[in-house]
Amino acid sequence: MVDKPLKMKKSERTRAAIEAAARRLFAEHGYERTGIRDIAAAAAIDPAMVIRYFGSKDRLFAEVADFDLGLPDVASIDPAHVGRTLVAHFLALWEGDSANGGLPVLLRSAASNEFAASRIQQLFAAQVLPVLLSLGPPATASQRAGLVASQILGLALTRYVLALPPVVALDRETILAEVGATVQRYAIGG
Amino acid sequence: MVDKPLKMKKSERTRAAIEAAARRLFAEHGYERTGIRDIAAAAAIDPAMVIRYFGSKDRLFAEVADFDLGLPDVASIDPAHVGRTLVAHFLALWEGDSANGGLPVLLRSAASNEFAASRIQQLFAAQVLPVLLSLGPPATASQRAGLVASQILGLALTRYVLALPPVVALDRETILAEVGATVQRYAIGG
DNA sequence: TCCTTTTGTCAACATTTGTTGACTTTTCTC
DNA sequence: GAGAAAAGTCAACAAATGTTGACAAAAGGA
Repeated sequence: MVDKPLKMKKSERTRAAIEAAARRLFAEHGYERTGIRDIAAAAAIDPAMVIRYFGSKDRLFAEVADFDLGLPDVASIDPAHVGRTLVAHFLALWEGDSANGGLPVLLRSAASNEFAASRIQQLFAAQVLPVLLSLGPPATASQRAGLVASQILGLALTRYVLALPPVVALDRETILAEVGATVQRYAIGG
Repeated sequence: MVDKPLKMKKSERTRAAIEAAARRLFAEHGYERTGIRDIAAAAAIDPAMVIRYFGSKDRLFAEVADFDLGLPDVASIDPAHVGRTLVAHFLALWEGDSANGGLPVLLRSAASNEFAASRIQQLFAAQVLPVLLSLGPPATASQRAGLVASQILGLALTRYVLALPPVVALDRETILAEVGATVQRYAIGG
């Protein structure tokens, strides 16, 4: 046990299975409506294992909700297209089936889960706000970040959580153009 | 029992008390986190009465969620200020402590409650879309409604549900100007 | 006052929830 | 193969959930 085996240990495989199932179910039904037994069933394991591996439902949720927006570096963004760039990035974040699917998880539960809500707040404060700082008067950065958040999270809410038909029907290019223009205006400042 | 008494019957007063308590708690904690016993305690009555008066938790929620946006008539809106007008109306709808506080209730639960989600969809399809129909090409009305919904609901989500500090900090006039301009552009069509 | 209807109280139900501990099976090392 | 550690199984717990029915108090009409 001094050296880690090259092949993934069985325990890590089940741990990953639990995490994947949890991510999917939390993102689909939210925190309250997803039970330990549901997650266990989806991962084809015993409910007790979920607790054994993650301690509690809260800790499992926290683990799944802990991720990174992975925004491009401030310097590498063309200030003339921040809006479009940001929107494109978030679109990829929502539609990617990667392990980074934490954003759907968060937004689905944030309305009735304080932890998820404060996590979203942290994400925007720590990762979006810095990008906006250099794009306009620093004094208004917080206000600009708020407006950007209202539009980006609104798009995510209506398209991926509520799935309002008119918003779901929007094609990628329209979103990039229309919403991109809005975010651009918010980001630069009026 | 042929005629209704002029004064409110005692039963109607408790019924109203339950409804008020339910509205407040549903709006504050969402559907799943609000228990029948919580509502009963807030209304200072017995939990069984909640069921007696409303049949079930679902039906009570449906009752509380049944309301009207009360948008101004299409004809009475100045097309040059639709955006500002709409935003102002929704702001009032959110901040008003009136009996029409159904909108916070809906949005707080919509993420994990299918009924609430489809109710929101109905509201926009039946009340917002008609307003936009005459403001631009009818063929794009649905798309414009989707964009408007993404911004308005996004504002509501971040300001009243998630309470993101930068969005909460926005003063009324800034919101009317900035978000109003966005909604205006969406509503008219690009 | 008597009787009926309304309004409210109480205890209990079945189910589901997250979580735990005792136990067995598998896996790996010596 | 023996023994130890890890991984998995099973049954049960306490608490909370929505809901129900039997019963008591109050109100209103005759």
